[in-house]
Amino acid sequence: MNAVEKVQHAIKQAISEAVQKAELTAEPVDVFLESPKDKANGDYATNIAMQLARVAKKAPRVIAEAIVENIDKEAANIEKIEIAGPGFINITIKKDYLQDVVKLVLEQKADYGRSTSGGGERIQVEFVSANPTGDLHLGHARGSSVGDSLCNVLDMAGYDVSREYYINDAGNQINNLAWSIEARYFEALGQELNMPEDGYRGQDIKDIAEELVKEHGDKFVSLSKEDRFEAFRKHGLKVELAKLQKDLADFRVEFDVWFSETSLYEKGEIEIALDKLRANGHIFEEGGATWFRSTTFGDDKDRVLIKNDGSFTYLLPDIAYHEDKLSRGFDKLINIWGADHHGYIPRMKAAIEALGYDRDTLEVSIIQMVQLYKDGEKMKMSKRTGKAVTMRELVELVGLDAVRYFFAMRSGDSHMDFDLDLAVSQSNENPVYYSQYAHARINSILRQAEEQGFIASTDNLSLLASEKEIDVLKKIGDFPQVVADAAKQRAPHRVTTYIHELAANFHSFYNANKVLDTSDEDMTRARLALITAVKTTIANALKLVGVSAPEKM
RNA sequence: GCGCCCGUAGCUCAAUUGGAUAGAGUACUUGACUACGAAUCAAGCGGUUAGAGGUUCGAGUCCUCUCGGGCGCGCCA
Repeated sequence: MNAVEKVQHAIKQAISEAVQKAELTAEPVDVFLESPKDKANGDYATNIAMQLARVAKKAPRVIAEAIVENIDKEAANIEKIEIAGPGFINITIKKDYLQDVVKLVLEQKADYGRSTSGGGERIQVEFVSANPTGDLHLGHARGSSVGDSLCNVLDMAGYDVSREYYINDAGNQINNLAWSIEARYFEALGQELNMPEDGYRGQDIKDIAEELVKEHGDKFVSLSKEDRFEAFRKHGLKVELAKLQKDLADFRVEFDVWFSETSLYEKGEIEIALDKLRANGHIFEEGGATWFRSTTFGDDKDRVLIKNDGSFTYLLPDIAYHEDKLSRGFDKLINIWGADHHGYIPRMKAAIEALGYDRDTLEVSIIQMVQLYKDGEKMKMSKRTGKAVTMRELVELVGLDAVRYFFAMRSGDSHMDFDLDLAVSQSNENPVYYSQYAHARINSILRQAEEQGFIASTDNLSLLASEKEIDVLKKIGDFPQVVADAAKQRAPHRVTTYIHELAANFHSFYNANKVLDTSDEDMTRARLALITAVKTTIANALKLVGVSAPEKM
């Protein structure tokens, strides 16, 4: 437990005891503390009196008074306690505990913010999982950003998290990839282009084909159709996959597991999953096809697993994949999908249930669409390729930090307008610089402190008692709880909100107080400790959302 | 037609998951650099939370309906 948690725990304890002492209820009470938005309402507030109104059969304000009368102020470190509004109990606490926060940050450094809130729960997060048949685009950038930030947050909050990418390297789209390469290959050799109907027409396919010609000439022409197909399939997959991995690594996203769909076939897991569904009585045959009776579990129609031509639909390997995940012993599976797949949730949850697991083991987080704006206008899709802006192009245009920050700022479930001009602009209009600037500014002060021979010290932290300093201290102290909440709510965007608030508190403090003051060495050293703690906290928070913390800018 | 998501300040978005006077950024107005980085700060302006009902001590949040936008609804993936 860190300093802030100790204080909160003591308050909860004291309130809980006061409730018993006032004989308001015999039941143990779960006290919920909130931080009022308005500082005039104290450091903490609780609505316990309103919640007890029904059981205690008394007016909230009467209950509140009874609690206030019976509370042990000393034990809870309370400076002031008062009743407000319909029955809120507002608590102002003594601030001396906040000094410990600075010490803690300076000790924990990169680990400050870490907690055991998640209790080691094993969570697997599957995200991006784009087909290896082309470039990652705008939507994947958002999914990558939100997914990676969520994983970082989960990890720091004490969950045991595993990041996974599902590679759709089997099935039709890969056949199309092979045929598309073949078509471009013959084209590159000056022969007729024979592009399949739903082939991939991107530049990347052309590049692959031309590369093949350059390295191997017409060597593949003489191969049998089957051998050539297999060679192109393997090669295409290798190239596309390497590109995906590089793009994601460049986006500061690393996966623990790259899971191959093909491996499900090789290990016979498709049949195992199918047999399990059959054994559980959820399979039936009709019209020459094999069906999953997903309506049993709330889906709006039953789903075909094996078509009447004997081939699988995409759903069957997906079910097998989830059976594989579940067999690995995760407590929770989180899938991050694009909004265009939301209709797929009921059947996947049905499958989880049909396999004998709790349907809530699977959480699906939907990332809504992104609309690019430039010059105040919606950006049209490229006419030539019919595709959206790629992730790589976006990063080249806007810069990695700005892209990561912009996507991390927004809750994934809201439709998002991405203002290119704003993201590109290197001015105060661009929110990413605000917090980075705070970090760089602190670094600049620390550099000068060193030159002038000042050394940070935690010996006289009680000097940090001005309103601005208290605000900064409190905000620093909030960090572990913010991370824990963001993890619990699967809401990594809360971290960026927090970063902005902390930076704002720092900037405000900076403008009101001079840190380096030769006339007051003790104060200077205490403030250096304070801003060092701010710097560490900002850096840790930025890292969670994949944004760099520059020393200079 | 049915299902899911969304609708909050001129614009982009938050809102501790049902709590107090709905907050930030941006834009606009005013003020602060002979003090450590003005990519900053201080202050002001800006709202019938799309609309109408309902649930209760209390609703942006939950329920119903209407309007508007997005995405789905295949023996494609």
